Amino acid sequence: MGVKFKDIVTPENIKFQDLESKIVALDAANVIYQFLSSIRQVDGTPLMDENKNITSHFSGILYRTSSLIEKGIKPIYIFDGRSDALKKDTQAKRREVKEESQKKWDKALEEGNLEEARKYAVRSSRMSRDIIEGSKKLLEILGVPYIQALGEGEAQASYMVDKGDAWCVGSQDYDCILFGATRMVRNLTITGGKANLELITLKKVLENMEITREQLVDIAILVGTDFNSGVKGVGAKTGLKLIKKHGDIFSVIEKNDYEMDVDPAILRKLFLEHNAVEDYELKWNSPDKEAAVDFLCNQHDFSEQRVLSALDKFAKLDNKQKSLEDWF
DNA sequence: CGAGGCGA
DNA sequence: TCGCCTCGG
Repeated sequence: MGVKFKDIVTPENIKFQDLESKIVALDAANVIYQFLSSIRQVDGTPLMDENKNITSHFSGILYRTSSLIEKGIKPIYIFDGRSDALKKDTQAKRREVKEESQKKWDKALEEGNLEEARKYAVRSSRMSRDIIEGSKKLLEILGVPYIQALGEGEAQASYMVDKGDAWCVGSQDYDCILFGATRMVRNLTITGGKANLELITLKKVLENMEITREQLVDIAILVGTDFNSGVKGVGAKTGLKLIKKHGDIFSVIEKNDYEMDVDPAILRKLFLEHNAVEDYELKWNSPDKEAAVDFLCNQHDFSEQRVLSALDKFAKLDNKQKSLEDWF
């Protein structure tokens, strides 16, 4: 879910053209979760092969990646590593919601209520180890680089953008800017040629609100993050007001006599001082056509015609790399 | 979600 | 050709 910053962050609308030849560091968990949630049949059943393995994420990764590359964008996927112990509560709550949703999905199916069924199916989406491993395998076949983060994928992606190795993080979660991503892009989807890309620039966000990054993190701590529950009744707007009035989280807590479930100093450190993998190589190879057909078609029942036409779109990246090599 | 088919 | 709808696995 991430921090609820929608009310205080004003995004800039951009076009896919603006991302041409740029490296976009995709938050793999965020992207894959979107696919698992939305690539479903009317009754909520995900796409599956004949052995009942879920394949929605394969469909999503194949078509999303090929479409981005066709647009001249260079995608990389960043996978989550070990999550901080502070995330346990959030994870437990999510697990509970998913189990509850699974029951409601089953019930709606029994009652023949398709709309209701799909709604709860979406909420029941779970990311298993198999789904992560399968996604990595597909990316390897497609020749698309991925990085295994030490901790939060968003932290790693943010580090890479900050360093200049990627132009922006691609994610729906505003957490990226807390982790220091200088740019993030939301709604990286292509529905019927129409896009609603939102560029969020950390510098502009801070300038608009006239605050520092530390203060932005402090607002998040008040609002609540994946690592703490925040203060009840304090949303982004109130949080901003409070931090601007009192300067920092410690003063806000003292002046208002708030109780925090996690020490703000620890939370600050989590967002401001995270460490990252540094020895990565970003290299895009041509997709392995034979392996792609074997994996997607033979093992997971994809249509060969569809897979091949998606793979054709990777030629764009190939040509660019070749022409660059020729140049030197 | 994204591709492909179909009707206007 | 475009927008809408259904299917994909």
